[in-house]
Amino acid sequence: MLNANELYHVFLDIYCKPRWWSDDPFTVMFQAVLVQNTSWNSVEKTCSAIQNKLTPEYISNLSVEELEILIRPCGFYKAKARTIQTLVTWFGQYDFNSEIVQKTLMPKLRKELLSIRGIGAETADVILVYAFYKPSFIIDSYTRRLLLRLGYNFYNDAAIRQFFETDLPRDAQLYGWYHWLILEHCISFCRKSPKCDICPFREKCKQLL
DNA sequence: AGCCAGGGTCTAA
DNA sequence: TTAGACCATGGC
Repeated sequence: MLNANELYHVFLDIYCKPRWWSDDPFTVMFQAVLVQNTSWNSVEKTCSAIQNKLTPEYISNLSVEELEILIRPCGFYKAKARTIQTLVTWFGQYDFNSEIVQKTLMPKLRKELLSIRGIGAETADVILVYAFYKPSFIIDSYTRRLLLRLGYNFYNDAAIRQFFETDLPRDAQLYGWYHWLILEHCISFCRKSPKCDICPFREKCKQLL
């Protein structure tokens, strides 16, 4: 069985260099909520409708109804609209460059995010990693499914987290790239071509697709 | 036609 | 503490 570090390098070797979600923290937060239990396609539809106006200012000036209409294609639009409005307000109340915020808020950032209704563990970790560069390994259904296919049987997410967070340097960039590689593997390759030649795990994956 | 999509909340036992 | 219902829309 490969450890988390070895697994990472397998992916790094067979897929191209992973990309980052977005360099804009607000874009990460907005899209992380929209994509919950929804296809990426729908998120893109909404985002392309907004074009270059995806800013906290623009979103916060929309009424709930306007926001709901905007994000409707992503499903669960009432709940998500409320979450996004809370998130915008939350985001706007801090100056993230100030030292005091860095010292007092950052250490409890995960708890803070989890306290927002509509943000659970996965979304919080996505925001932590891709928007704030804080290492907290992202565990989503793809990660769980991948590990299952490879024959690991972890009891719960805590065990999965331990698997990733013990053998790897605690590095947000690495976590973000790793998560992206898993998506790359599951979505761009496995889903489209289950018998993908370049995948060293194709035999294991094939049985369980 | 029905199932899944990068989840999260609430409730009952 | 955990399993299951529920939330909503789009794509295949």
